[in-house]
Amino acid sequence: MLTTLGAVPDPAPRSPKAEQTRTAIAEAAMRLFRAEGYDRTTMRAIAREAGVSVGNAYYYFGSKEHLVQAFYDRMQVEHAAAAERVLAEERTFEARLRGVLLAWLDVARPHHAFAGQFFRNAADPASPLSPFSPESAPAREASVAVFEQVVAGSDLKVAAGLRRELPELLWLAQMGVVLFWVYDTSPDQQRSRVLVERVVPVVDRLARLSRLPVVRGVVDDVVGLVGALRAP
Amino acid sequence: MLTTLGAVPDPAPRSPKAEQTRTAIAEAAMRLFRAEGYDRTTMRAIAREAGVSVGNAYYYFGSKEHLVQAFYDRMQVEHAAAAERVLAEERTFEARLRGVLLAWLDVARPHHAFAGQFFRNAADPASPLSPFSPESAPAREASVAVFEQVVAGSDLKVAAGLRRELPELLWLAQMGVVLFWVYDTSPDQQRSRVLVERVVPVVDRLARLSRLPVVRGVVDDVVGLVGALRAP
DNA sequence: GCGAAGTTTTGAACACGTTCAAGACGGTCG
DNA sequence: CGACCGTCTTGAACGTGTTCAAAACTTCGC
Repeated sequence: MLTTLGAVPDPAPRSPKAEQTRTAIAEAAMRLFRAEGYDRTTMRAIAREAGVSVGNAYYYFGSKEHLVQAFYDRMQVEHAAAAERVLAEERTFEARLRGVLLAWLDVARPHHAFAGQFFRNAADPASPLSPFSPESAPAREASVAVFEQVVAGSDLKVAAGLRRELPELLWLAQMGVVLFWVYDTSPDQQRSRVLVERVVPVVDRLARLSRLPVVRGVVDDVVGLVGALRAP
Repeated sequence: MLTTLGAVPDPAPRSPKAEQTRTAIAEAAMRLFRAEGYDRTTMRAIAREAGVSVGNAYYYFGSKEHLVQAFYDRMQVEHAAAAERVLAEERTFEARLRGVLLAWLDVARPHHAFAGQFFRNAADPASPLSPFSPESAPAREASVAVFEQVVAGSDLKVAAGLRRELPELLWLAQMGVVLFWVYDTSPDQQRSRVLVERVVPVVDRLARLSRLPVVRGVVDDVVGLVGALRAP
């Protein structure tokens, strides 16, 4: 989810002066979130740090939650860049998938402490920060596109029906990794790395087995399921 | 998760009078949550409805979140009872699993509207309402026990390594269903029913395939993974 | 320059969850 | 009965996110 939360423009600033104020507020928020955590950072403190009034912060950002999206966007961009480096290097599906998932963990590591705090908001289906919300559709699609690259540039051959759904399924798997990571209290979230290291071979084997006649039935079930659940 | 959140005793009331006050507060909260939703129900309103002061509500319940646990407990008990009825009827693994999962949807249906609102809290790893928190360990174990029954009383034969982990894996699958349900906006959450109807056969087939030599490798991987992730 | 129509900025005010010092109650022992 | 002690209850007060009417500033046609 954290990968996928999109930019909501809020009132697009008209003058360059306004743009300056806007980024001043966003950056003050960043600094304080990083230093103090989400909950312990107050809107008043953000305004003070940015040298504006609290009302002004609300002029640019609809809520405290909205200030988090800048954070998300930065992470998303960083991850996309890191993923690109991985995909230029690796050719096997297994290595590409592992690399992309581990890259996310690398990008996210410095932010683990407060991630849980605003993850709470992302988990609210009604929140614009939810990975399934319309607001985050662009970022979500960008993220699915990365996994499309993971598959497209690889040596993997899978059943045709599965092939179409695979990028989205991998994105879902990544959401699973994120969920696990949020709950991961091991030092430096090493456990999440273990999770990736061990889940990736399983996914690889499952995908390759998908062309086996015995397994075919299950695969069709899964694909049908995903299809049935997508459309309204 | 909603199944699994356990009772935190708070200060156990000493006198019957106190017990009366405590339940008055809990029931007032129930009524208002049901009528107005979680967010729009204020602690002041709960206290007024219960005929006590706001400070008194905090004497019995550490926070607004804690008031939700009574809700969870009620659902957990209802679900356990419903599950028992199903398990008395059905013998095949598939039917037992389906019945238990659908029973949860039945129990939960009236509460869908506000479930999302407090699910936000449950998703916070630091919250006592999180399904992985120590506070909810008892309820979680009770819920895993239900799935142990699902397997134990059935016709299912699976690989030995998997057999041990299966109840917990099924519990995790149920958490997945809950997650889906929370996000489900279809009328009466019919989509969640479809999910269950279609996922259960897949799980059944996968479990039975687990003894096949080709699939065996994947199964061992999964089991090893779960084991590796459990201990600190 | 001048006034009008935006745009940006302000800070007091609101409602909420939560805390806490103080008091009321209820049983028990001398 | 009376003084005491732990349980229970109160409501004012605090700090928070958020709102809003008003003020300041900017831009532009005239």
